[in-house]
Amino acid sequence: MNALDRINKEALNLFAERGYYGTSLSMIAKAVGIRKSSIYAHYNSKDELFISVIKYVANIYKAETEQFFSKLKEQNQPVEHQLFQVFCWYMQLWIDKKDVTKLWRRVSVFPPEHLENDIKSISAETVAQSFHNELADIFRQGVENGELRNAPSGNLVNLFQILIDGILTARLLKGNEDTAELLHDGWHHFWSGIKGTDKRQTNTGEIINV
Amino acid sequence: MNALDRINKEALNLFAERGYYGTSLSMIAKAVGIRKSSIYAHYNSKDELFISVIKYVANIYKAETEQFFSKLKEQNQPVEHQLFQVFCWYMQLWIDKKDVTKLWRRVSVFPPEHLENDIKSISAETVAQSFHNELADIFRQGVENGELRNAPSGNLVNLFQILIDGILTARLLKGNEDTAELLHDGWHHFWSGIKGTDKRQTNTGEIINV
DNA sequence: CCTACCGATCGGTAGG
DNA sequence: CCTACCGATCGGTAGG
Repeated sequence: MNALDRINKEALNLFAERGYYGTSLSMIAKAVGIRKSSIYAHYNSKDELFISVIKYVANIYKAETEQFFSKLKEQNQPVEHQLFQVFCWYMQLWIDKKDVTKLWRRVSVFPPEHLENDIKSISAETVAQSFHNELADIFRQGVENGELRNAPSGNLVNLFQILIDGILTARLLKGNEDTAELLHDGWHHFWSGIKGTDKRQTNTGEIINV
Repeated sequence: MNALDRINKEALNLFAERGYYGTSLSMIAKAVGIRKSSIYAHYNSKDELFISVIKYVANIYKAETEQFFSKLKEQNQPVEHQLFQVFCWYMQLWIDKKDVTKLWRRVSVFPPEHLENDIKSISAETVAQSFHNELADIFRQGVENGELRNAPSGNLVNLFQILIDGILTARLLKGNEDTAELLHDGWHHFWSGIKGTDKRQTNTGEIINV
């Protein structure tokens, strides 16, 4: 692993745990095992390094999302199973790539003021839109085939987002270990609230909507 | 308004917007209109000021919670209306006391490392427990009288917490204005997933539980 | 990648 | 509440 990669890795970890203002360039340099001034061989400023790390994180998110959904589409499962898989995948991502997801949430919700617009641009270009669109496709499919109750797919995506954000907040507060039951309950409550009221309507096409 | 109150007010606002590390004592002093060293007439350190502000915020939360629930109990409404009132009250609290709620969320989810334990203690003593217990009472009542499906009240509280945290995350990301529809959809989805499956069972007592 | 250094600001103190 | 000051650290630069 070369020096630049090590800088990026330690910066990612420290920014995730301590935030922008809580992380100094000397701390990053110390974690890498070099002098602070050596960072300036790779970046012209702290902001440049920070934004670079944010872009890296956003791209990981994007790549993971695209990879997951392209596999999911191949399998052609019922909407219920597809949504459950999205749910499980996303929850697992927060365990497997904890620093990535923690940093992403931190800068999205509490960005440093002078970088807020840059961060929002990066988010819009990469993470937010693709995730929303992929989900909307699944919900549209579910409404059309009667698996789901009739509602605009965008609204259903928002309900799914509430579920995910609510659980992730609990995980950030209590840790992943204490929230196993919450995943189970949260999913079943979510599903019971959006599924079609009458399974016999499936594929009749009579409730195809807007 | 005396100097101490003004220090607390500006510190609360700045800590909420910029966090612990992003806020210096000189910034607070400047906002108040005094010199930095004058803060030390009231507090012995930055940490002491910070913790004092956190305690103040926690106590506002606690007081608001107790006041609201004591009024709610007097009214003796159906559980559906009670829960909806809790929902509306909490959402309104995030508009009326935005700096209080924003700071509280910030320090709960991303506390400065060396103060994490202090913050958790304050939270446990004031906010978290009382809110949970008051809600659990309402859910227990709903399960007993058949308004709600049969489930442990603690689990139902957790589902309610998911709803609230999910919506508040959306509000932090998009602002309060763009989430009006989300409140409506979120509530109805939540309620449809927990209400009793058959209204005719109300007050029969046959589904009273654990 | 290093040493050596810059002015500005950090949290905090002395003394009034 | 102020002026005056402390050592440490901040982001950043010069020069190799």
